[in-house]
Amino acid sequence: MAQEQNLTKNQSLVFEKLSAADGPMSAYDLLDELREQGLKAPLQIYRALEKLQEVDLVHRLESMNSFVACAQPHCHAKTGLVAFAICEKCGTVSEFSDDVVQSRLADWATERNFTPTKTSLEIRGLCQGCG
Amino acid sequence: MAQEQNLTKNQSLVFEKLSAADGPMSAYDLLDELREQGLKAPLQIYRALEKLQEVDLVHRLESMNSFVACAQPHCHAKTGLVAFAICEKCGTVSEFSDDVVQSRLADWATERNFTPTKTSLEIRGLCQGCG
DNA sequence: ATGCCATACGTTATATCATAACACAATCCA
DNA sequence: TGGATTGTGTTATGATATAACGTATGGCAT
Ligand SMILES: [Zn+2]
Ligand SMILES: [Zn+2]
Ligand SMILES: [Zn+2]
Ligand SMILES: [Zn+2]
Repeated sequence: MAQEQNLTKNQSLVFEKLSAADGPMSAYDLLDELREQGLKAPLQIYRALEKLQEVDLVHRLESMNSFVACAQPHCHAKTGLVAFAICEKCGTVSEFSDDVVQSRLADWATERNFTPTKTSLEIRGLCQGCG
Repeated sequence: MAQEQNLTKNQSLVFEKLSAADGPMSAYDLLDELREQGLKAPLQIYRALEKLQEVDLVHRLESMNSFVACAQPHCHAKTGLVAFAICEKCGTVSEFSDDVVQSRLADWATERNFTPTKTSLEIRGLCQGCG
């Protein structure tokens, strides 16, 4: 919980809005909802998101240009790899990790002298309720 | 090779340009290079790319909004899951697949009644030469 | 052959996502 | 106390992607 304490005003606004949301939001979604709190420009959102991603409170969903609050804060030191299942009908996002997948990918990288910095793993499909 | 035969003119132009490239290209990169062949609008590129992705001749790299020709055409019926390692310095993209990762993700989905339609797995980092 | 359907094409306009560049303020700490 | 770092506010611009419209083509059933 330490990290939340250190957030600046804009970072807190963005993080709280994203945490309260029931699904992913785009940067412009966030901007629209934070105008009444005084935010006016996309950069204010993007800069906050950038910082929030650095401290693993927020993840970017590459396949849909949007962002979610982390579902398991403070566990990323252990997990390293984070995966998402994204329902294309209802928008629900499930965050999970898998040690076997992670070590398998680590092996692939090691064998080829590839130095990973960030991995994104996103499964699009239909969730239980929508399938 | 059957698939290449069936391509329309625009689809062939895009596919050949992408195959000849030594790395990923954005839709607008492609448009710039295909103007002399008569292409004029982004939609012409995007529509060709859409079709090429459907037949697995081209992959979209979600984490960088760009596209690559498939490195192992006609194997995707077997592999299903395709992964990419992307060098952030030199831009080299390595396409690979891994049965263990694939089955592990399939298990995750099965257990949760999640029906996958498309999975993207992209490892950013530094390749052997750039590390 | 005619009518119908599915697919591709061409074009203009617009929507959506993201960053450059600059000036200023707050904070940390040598 | 002064330099470095980080965050902020603002304007402008760049980059990526799709909507909406009309047309053309080819397959194929009547
Ligand atoms: Zn997380
Ligand atoms: Zn759903
Ligand atoms: Zn491929
Ligand atoms: Zn490299």
